[in-house]
Amino acid sequence: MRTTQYLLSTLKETPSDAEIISHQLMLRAGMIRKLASGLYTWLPTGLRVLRKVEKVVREEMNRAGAIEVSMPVVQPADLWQESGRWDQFGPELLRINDRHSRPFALGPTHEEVITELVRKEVSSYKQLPLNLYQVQTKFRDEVRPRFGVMRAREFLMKDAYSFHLSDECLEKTYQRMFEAYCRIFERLGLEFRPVLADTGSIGGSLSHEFHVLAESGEDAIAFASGSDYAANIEMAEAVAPETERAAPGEEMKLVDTPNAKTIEELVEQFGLAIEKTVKTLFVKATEESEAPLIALMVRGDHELNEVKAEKLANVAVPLTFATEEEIRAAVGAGPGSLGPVDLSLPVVVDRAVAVMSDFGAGANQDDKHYFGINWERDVALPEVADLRSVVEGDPSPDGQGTLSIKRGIEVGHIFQLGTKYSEAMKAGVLNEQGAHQVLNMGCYGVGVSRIVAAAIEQNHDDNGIIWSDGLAPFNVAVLPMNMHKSARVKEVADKLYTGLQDANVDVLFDDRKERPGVMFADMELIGVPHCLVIGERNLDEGVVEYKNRRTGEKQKIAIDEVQSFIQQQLA
RNA sequence: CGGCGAUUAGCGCAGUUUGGUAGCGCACUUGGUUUGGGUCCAAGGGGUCGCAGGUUCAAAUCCUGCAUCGCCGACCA
Repeated sequence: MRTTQYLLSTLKETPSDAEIISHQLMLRAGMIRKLASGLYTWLPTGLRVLRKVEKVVREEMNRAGAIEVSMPVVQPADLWQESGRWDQFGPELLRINDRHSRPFALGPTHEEVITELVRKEVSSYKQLPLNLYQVQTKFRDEVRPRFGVMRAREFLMKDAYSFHLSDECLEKTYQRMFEAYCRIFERLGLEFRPVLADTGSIGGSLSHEFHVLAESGEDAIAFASGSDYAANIEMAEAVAPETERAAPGEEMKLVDTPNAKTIEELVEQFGLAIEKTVKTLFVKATEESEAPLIALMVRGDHELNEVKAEKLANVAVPLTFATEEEIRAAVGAGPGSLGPVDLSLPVVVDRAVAVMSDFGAGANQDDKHYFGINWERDVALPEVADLRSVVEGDPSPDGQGTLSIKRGIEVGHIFQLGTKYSEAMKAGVLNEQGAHQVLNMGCYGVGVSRIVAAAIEQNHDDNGIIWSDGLAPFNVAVLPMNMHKSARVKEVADKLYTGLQDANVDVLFDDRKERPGVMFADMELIGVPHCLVIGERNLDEGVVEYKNRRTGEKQKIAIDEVQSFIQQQLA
């Protein structure tokens, strides 16, 4: 490619609404432009990178035995009604009507469509197992799109779906996809970790996420110090404390606390240790349960884990916090004075709360707290569950050391779905005995466009992006110094350019009449890994200068050897 | 959905307090100059000041409404 025939579109200044480095660099390097909130146009440079990610993903999917298909973005509502997700999915599912007023949705994922396909096309166990994938645009109407293509509304995803007769067969494919995912992220040169994950709105039993480690990541991941255990913080179990509950040491007393609405204020004003306080949160109960609200209690310095809370019996899904009015109606006191004593609503307490003694909590009367509360003596110990998020230093659930917490960007997610969709949508085959059998499913996603941003988060410097050879929009830049004044420079540059092109190297020939500094700056910004500088000053020696983007190392290469040198670098 | 902020040339911004008919830097065009790390000089082109309404002799500026974009929050009682 010649720069003069290309759309480089680099920017000197950073657009003001880009917050994280990958978003800034993608705009500055001329990779993307925003069309509207969460919607991006991919410019030539960005698209080249996106295609390279796709290429690696396709190669590894094919290697793992998956077969490529392509399904529509626009999906009929009745399929979603059949699976039950038309009502479950909420406003993230963008719904549209066609000219006949028939309802459709823009696909946020394709379980329904693939299940519809397979139930029609597959009727015998002999056709199984089957693993189908596509690379397709998805649409999710995010509450708050941000960070450029990292959390966009329209994005590119590789999604695969596998179909099996038995659990063993599903597990085998799951394992194979797990390995394929590791290979993908390794080939892309990303520092990543597979972690145990929640299955969320997709559903199913076992699930792993693949995270690229980065400070800007939106997810928190817990790692064990003594093993390779890693889990999304949504899932990481907070193990029960080993310590027994201490015997009561204080009398329970009612205290006026007019200016202490929060745990922080309580601790500050009354000299209470934060580990001796309990937070009470009210969430809505399911419609079947007798009480309208359920009280959840965690220690003052802990945080409620919403994913864990949502899994409790009788808690309404999705988890909904009670409003102040609802709390007043049910308890008779407002937020800031709530606790377990004299409470007539169902209560679930965290494991850490269950071993507390002599603790403080709201009295369920406005502006009053009880101090010195003890379980059993003052109030019966209610149901105990794992309710809180783990914190740095907690013991690892597998018993191997303690947990540390890092941030990650979710770039892949694999699930063992089981029969959630196949049962709802009646997808089955005849087995060897001639009996009808519901299919076992797995699904496997890779955020293709998000990988582009994640790779930049991990690989950049002050001058711009640093691509690995597998991802770079161009692998080599040919930079002639003042070509318009030197026929010799032009001749050598042309020769190197066509030679590399003929060898199928992605090469960018900067044939603009620009000053050297402009060329260097642009090539470093867009992250071309290998630069060849052709200038008068070196031609007398019959050499050109090579510069490596990542290491910054420069060396002189004889003109005749440039091609083999480059091919060696790219090998 | 709630709070805060922004919206003036392709990009980054000033001008709004105190109303008088729009400016700076980058980018772009032309000419010259320079040439191994974002040259310098000169001359140009480009704006319904987010939209709609109102006040006024006069509105980017004041008032009302709306839209879009962004940040924070939407458990921490």
